[in-house]
Amino acid sequence: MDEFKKFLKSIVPISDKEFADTILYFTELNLEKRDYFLKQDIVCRHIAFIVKGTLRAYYINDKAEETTACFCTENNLTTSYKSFILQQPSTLFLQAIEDTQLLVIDYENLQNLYSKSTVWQTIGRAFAEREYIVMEQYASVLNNETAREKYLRLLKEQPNVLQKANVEDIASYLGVTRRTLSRIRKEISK
Amino acid sequence: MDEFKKFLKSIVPISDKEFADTILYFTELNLEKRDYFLKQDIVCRHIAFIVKGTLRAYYINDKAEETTACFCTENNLTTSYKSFILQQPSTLFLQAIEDTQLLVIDYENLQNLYSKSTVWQTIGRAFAEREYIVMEQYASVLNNETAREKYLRLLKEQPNVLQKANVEDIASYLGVTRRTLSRIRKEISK
DNA sequence: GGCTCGAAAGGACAAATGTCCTCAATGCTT
DNA sequence: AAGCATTGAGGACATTTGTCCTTTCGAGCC
Repeated sequence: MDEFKKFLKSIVPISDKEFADTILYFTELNLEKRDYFLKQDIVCRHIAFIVKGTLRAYYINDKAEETTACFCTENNLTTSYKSFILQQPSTLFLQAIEDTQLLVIDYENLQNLYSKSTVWQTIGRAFAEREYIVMEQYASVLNNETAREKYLRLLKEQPNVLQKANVEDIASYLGVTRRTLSRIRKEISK
Repeated sequence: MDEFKKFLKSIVPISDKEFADTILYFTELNLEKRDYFLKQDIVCRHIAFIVKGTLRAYYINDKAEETTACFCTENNLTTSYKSFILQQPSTLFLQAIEDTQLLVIDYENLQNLYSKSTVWQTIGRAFAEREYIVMEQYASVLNNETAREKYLRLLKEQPNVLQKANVEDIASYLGVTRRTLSRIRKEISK
């Protein structure tokens, strides 16, 4: 809970009072390994703060290939933001790759908060802008980094993910086949 | 001007009166071919609506390689949104690839509009959310489409760009070398 | 212990892409 | 018009990555 407060404050200045008012709108949710927080074609009705655990966000494209978009780790938010904003069916799957504990708010409650005050409008915009920046960063990585560089970044920034996720998932995150991941690992171990 | 009104209305419901109030904050700017609207390391202080013309948004990464992020075409906005939001130096270049006419608003004026009313807060959030979705779409394309598919999409959605941009720029947009673009074109022409 | 199963590593060859280069076409300058 | 620079197409070969397959290792089970 403390971590969540810290996280919110990092997005936008918020008083303890405002945080206390906010937290009332959130509920706890526990997922077991392999449980889904969201599936493709379902409208995403929630945004969640990850208290503990890891989720994998992935697409399945029209050639039935799986692409891992990201691994969502502790003390971050997870949602299919696009599906949530538009209240349209999600293209993303969000699956726990280990037992996971979440703090969840649903669409109606967030809209309520937005309509309550200018402060909440500001938080909403700051949040959208923040999500934009995360996504731009992601696109920049996709554009500029090789699979090898992405692997090294993962090793540096989310080393636990390399333990928790399987080879298939990591390879699809890097945008290469398992065979190439195997070659990358061999190269790096030298 | 009419096109700009149509564009704004497509983002968020806005009355003619509100539009009239808004447009006062915008100024006209003309660029010649090869002029820069923004350069790397400069803080982006403007958002612009493209009345006429085309801009190329590109990065130069630490290996001195150029990557074209997108081609910004008529009746769309252009900015380095990240740099604009954070008021930090831009990683993007925005260069006109033909003579271009813009409607520009600067950071202070937009903040003024935001602080004026809840309506403007809502517009600000809606705009950030919209930018997010565009960026997510872009990331999804990067993840799921081959260079050949991206070329076909460009051909379908922005065919003029293929006339206006040179081979180098298009190849860097597709994420391949000129040689591969040449092969793609040959393949498609059959 | 021996067995089976699933996951990861890696061998062999094919396909795709990059590098380096040449050539042809076009437009600009003098 | 001739000369020059810029741009795009594509040949030849090297490198990278993918496909398909076999092998190895370890966990769980009888």
